[in-house]
Amino acid sequence: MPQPVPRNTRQKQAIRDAFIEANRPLSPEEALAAAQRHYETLGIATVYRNIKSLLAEGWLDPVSLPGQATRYEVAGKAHHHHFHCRKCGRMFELGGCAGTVLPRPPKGFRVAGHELLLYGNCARCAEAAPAKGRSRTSR
Amino acid sequence: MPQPVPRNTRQKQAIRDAFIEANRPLSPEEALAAAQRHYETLGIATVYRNIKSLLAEGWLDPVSLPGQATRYEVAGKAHHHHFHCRKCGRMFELGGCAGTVLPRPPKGFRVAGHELLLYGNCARCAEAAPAKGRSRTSR
DNA sequence: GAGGAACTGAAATCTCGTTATCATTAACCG
DNA sequence: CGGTTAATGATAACGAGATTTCAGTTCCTC
Repeated sequence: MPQPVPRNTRQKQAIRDAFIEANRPLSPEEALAAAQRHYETLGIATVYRNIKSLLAEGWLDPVSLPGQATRYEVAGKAHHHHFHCRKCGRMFELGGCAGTVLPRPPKGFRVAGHELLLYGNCARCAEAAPAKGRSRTSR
Repeated sequence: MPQPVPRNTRQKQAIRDAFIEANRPLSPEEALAAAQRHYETLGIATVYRNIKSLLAEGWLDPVSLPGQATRYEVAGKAHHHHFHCRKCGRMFELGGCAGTVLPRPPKGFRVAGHELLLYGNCARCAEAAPAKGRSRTSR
């Protein structure tokens, strides 16, 4: 059975563009919203299908964070970490991993890698919220 | 409407004991298995209910890690991080956060905290697996 | 002990992210 | 262009974790 011949659809291109322009990890829902600015009638099923194939072809990498839907970002970037805004929920990319000294694990443990997540408020949300406390501003 | 008067049931005590003895974050399923060694007929619903109330009374803290069900650990410990074994799936506690230098976020971002997760193989699993490569030993 | 409310256990139900279905549309080859 | 067939979009279905339901049990006070 021959492999299906892949096609270049406007939808897939819109999804690629969404990720490129965002320059940060997007959830499927975020990707839908962003890609719909390129192709209005795009459906969520198509986003999931294309994310899947873009993962398979190594164009996207998964970025998972606790308690949230998995996000995806354009693959091939250098090792880096992320920032999660607890207000708007968006995830941002942080430059490098420079100088991160890791705690040492118990004896016999083999460390294969690590993930670091900073959280707080992004610039936009930090500005909106006065500062201090737990930011009870609007809720 | 008066608050319900809480009771000390064998089940709740079994669940507390499970967390104390484990000394590492447990998922509800893990907590069930561990607590059933104290009280055999314990059901999963009871575990969820008691985890919820132990969280409410501040006896447990949630520990979430990407792509996994939320775990819980006894509250009140000093700031620390965790190690996730990719083989047996268990989560371990790492001592301190000493010397962890964080990447600096973009301008205007307000950092409220961070989470660091090391992953690889725990001592038991590392021993079982020869070493090297992606440990394709038994699967 | 006895009464009554809180708690439990098993199963049904809910949630929500993701996948499958299927009729319709549109890429791409000639 | 025209045919074929992969891809799409709306929606139903799924799955795993978490919660609710409810009859039966057990903790606790008097």
